[in-house]
Amino acid sequence: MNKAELVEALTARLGDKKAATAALDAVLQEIQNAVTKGDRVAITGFGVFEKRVRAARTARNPRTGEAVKVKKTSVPAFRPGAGFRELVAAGKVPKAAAAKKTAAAKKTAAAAPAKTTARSTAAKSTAAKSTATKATATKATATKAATKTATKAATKTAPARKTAAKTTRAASSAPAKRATTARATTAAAAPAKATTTRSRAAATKTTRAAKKA
Amino acid sequence: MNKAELVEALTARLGDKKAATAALDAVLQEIQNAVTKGDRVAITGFGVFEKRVRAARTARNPRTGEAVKVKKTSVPAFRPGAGFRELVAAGKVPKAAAAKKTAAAKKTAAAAPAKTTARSTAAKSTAAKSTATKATATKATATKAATKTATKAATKTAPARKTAAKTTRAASSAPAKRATTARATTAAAAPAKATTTRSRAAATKTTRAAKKA
DNA sequence: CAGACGTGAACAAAGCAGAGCTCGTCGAAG
DNA sequence: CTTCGACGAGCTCTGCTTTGTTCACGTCTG
Repeated sequence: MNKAELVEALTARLGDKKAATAALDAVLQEIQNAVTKGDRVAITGFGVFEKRVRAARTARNPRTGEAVKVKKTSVPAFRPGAGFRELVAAGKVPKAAAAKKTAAAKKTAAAAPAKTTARSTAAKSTAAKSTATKATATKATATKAATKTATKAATKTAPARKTAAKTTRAASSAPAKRATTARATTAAAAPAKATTTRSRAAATKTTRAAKKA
Repeated sequence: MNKAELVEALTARLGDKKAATAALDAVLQEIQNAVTKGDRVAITGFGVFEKRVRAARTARNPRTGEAVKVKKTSVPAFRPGAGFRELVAAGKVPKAAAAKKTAAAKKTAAAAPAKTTARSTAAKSTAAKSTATKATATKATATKAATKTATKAATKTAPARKTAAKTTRAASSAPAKRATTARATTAAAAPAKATTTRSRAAATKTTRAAKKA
């Protein structure tokens, strides 16, 4: 399906061809602008368009095999939302969807046994405020911000895995639901390994933090 | 920027809020439908939405470390077009773009020295018709379809690299432009290696072919 | 108020980069 | 409306980079 066909399809929904063209164009333009400015365009159920920064690296010319230096750059990226994903995974449109009758049809997937009950436990009880992990409480909603910060800072409560090799890991807690354990909040995990594997986590984190500001 | 904000921005362009909402919704719906059906939605300058088939594989539960089997699935994917990419790389909107004044500003990049002249040469001279590579001349525009088919079938003319290890590669042809060489049209390349590395090329090809049919 | 999204970690797979050459698609003119 | 001109895009190679996956929980969107 090319642009022309898409416009045609839109015309069927909107009624007017010119309007359809304009609409499509407008949408695309807006998304491009936003992403270019570094904004994240999040459309629930569809997906998220975002600017992704790619660090400088040494790629390789597949033809000659020689290494080439690729300097830092930014590229637009799209991450499909849950709805879109499972729609495509299903392979076929639910039933309608082509029609403007809405319906949507909510089928989701498996039912949740009985997890919700034992919601947040360890987190709350353990720490209360602590000194914030570093860049967390930035804009702090003031209200109940404390709670969340606590959760994140609670880290050291349950070591679980983290730096520990594959051995300790399994033992620390049963697969399915590892007891209380609050997942390691990076900050604590960082100091150890680092360079060895491939510091991806660090980079990612930085980006995220920046965006929040 | 969330959906609401996007609609707001669109309203500025289209004038009517309801229309904006409808338009956005229509566009998203259409794209989802098309992709779900397996169609590729190509919008020049913006990008391409497509359904990507992911083969079954063994992933790993990052929490417990245990390996989990992920069965074959399809996910929606988006590949930004050249225009969008360089726009984002530049980091800032060209000048206008927010305005509906169009303008667009065509700057492109380097000027074309003198390529257009020597367009199709090798292709034409080499083969004339041949028996079509298999699924190429399907809908055949009848007119000059022969030319294209020929090119693809011309494969074996210049073996070049292919199965050859990294050694031969470099020698086969000078870095920049490896003589006439028509890139191996897979069909010929397939028989050799296969399983060793990771038959990605094959898979890709298959997909492509299927789509064309 | 229901539910999608963000976050994180480890390992394996998917993707990406550069460059030539052709085709498809867009814009313009007759 | 039809045809031509121009340009964006696909294909393909190898090896390194980036993404996906699980799972739980808070937050915010719709």
